[in-house]
Amino acid sequence: MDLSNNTIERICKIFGHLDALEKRGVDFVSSKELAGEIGATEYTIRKDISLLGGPGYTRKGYEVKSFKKELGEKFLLTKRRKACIVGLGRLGTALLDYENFQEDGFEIVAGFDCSVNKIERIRTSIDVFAVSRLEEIVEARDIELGIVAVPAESAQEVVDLLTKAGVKGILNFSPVKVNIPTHIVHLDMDFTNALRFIAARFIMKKT
Amino acid sequence: MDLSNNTIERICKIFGHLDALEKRGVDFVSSKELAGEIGATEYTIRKDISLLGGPGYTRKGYEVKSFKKELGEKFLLTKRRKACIVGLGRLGTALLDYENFQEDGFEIVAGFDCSVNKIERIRTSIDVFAVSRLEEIVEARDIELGIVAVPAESAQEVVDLLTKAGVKGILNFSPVKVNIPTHIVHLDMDFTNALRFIAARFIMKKT
DNA sequence: TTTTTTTAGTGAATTTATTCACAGATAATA
DNA sequence: TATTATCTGTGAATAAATTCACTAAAAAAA
Ligand SMILES: NC(=O)c1ccc[n+]([C@@H]2O[C@H](COP(=O)([O-])OP(=O)(O)OC[C@H]3O[C@@H](n4cnc5c(N)ncnc54)[C@H](O)[C@@H]3O)[C@@H](O)[C@H]2O)c1
Ligand SMILES: NC(=O)c1ccc[n+]([C@@H]2O[C@H](COP(=O)([O-])OP(=O)(O)OC[C@H]3O[C@@H](n4cnc5c(N)ncnc54)[C@H](O)[C@@H]3O)[C@@H](O)[C@H]2O)c1
Repeated sequence: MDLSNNTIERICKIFGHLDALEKRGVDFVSSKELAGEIGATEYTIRKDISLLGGPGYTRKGYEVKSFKKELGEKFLLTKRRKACIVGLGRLGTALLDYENFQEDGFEIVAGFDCSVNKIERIRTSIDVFAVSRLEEIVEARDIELGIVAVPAESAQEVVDLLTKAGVKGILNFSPVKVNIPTHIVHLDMDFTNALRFIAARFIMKKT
Repeated sequence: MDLSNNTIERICKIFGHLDALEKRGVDFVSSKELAGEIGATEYTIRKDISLLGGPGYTRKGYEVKSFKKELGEKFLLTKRRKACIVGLGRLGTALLDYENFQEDGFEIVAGFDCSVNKIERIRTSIDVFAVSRLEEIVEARDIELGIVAVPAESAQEVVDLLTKAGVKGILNFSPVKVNIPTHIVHLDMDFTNALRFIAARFIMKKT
């Protein structure tokens, strides 16, 4: 299948919202409600969903449980995925113990840092290693995702390591553009850019 | 002016890249190079820039220094903006001491938490307060941006407080959809969703 | 000096994304 | 039971975003 990034992003949000609804014991949800929740129109949502063929029911909407299951299967979002965090500084250690990842199907199974001191001092239930063992551990533990939380100047180096180790996706928190081979899916989370975006919209706002 | 979100986002990235180039002492940059750096085509970049009327020079490109200055002025990105962080847990404290914000023109001038214990224990150069003083401090210090790093269940409450206090923008790190009045610019940073997006693209990728 | 190459700027063409409009279905209501 | 209101699904229309194609300018090379 061949969905646009916009559609994939919305689908992910829908999945998250279905999860919340399921936990709240809600049985059905309409495209209108989903739209409000994820910031889109009901038309767009229905188009998105129609691409996946999910069945909706007249005057009821979509059945939360089965729809979530369907999305989970189609996108393999129910498959538990293993991830590692590289760089166990302030941000990295916060991420290491972020329980939501676990709940949402992402298992942080290893942390890496170049500082042996740091590794010894960290108190966490997750295994932490010297970054020199990254390749070995990523392979041994079938890690698919790498989360980069090292300083900007080390980011490329770490990305290269992760690439070599064979991860399939990278989430980059360092505020630099890193070179990542196209066969690896990646996303940058740049907080400064987020603040700039907000500030720029103070002035230039389109609705 | 009335720019699309896509354009604004690219402009912010361009601004960031110009900043990096300036620090590296580079004088000119072409649309092609910018395009490669921020993940767009040279055509799109030129269209974006043409909307702002920035002058480019034949066979040289854009003059880094003056172009950055121009963008900074047009979008008020050079204006230093004051921000506060609400919720000084693992993520909040990491953000509190993130020096890049400072460098990039965002000044974290206050932190808030509901736990008095926590406030007393925190070691940072930034002033921290009980959340009950939020409104007072936001007004007194002219804080324009609120960064939300409290647990999901407190997010709406904190957003309401920030709204009441009169911030102009909110960056939300809690993984829930909060209700924010339309006159406030806001952006959600949902890490789980980011990982889901990456995972979904393992399967459904469009280029 | 002349030619070639590189680059911006921009209207037109194309592609992509969103929204509309309405048929079909069914639950709720009268 | 008949009617009304609500919801999906989808082709058509519209809108938006991107890409193309070409002009003009000027630096570099010949
Ligand atoms: N702190 C924040 O709130 C924050 C916010 C946004 C972005 N970031 C970005 O996230 C990254 C980490 O920020 P931080 O504040 O946690 O930094 P930090 O300095 O606290 O931690 C960085 C860690 O990376 C380790 N490291 C350095 N080079 C390494 C390498 N080659 N291999 C493995 N480990 C290595 C260091 O030993 C250190 O433990 C930075 O790129 C920063 O710009 C941080
Ligand atoms: N830890 C992470 O790496 C991470 C990653 C992504 C998202 N998040 C999100 O960021 C938020 C914070 O995460 P965390 O791990 O730092 O949590 P945390 O529990 O470590 O910290 C939350 C802090 O918020 C404070 N707080 C609670 N209610 C408050 C209120 N009404 N007003 C002011 N302060 C209040 C608490 O006292 C605590 O200090 C959560 O919503 C979490 O889902 C965290």
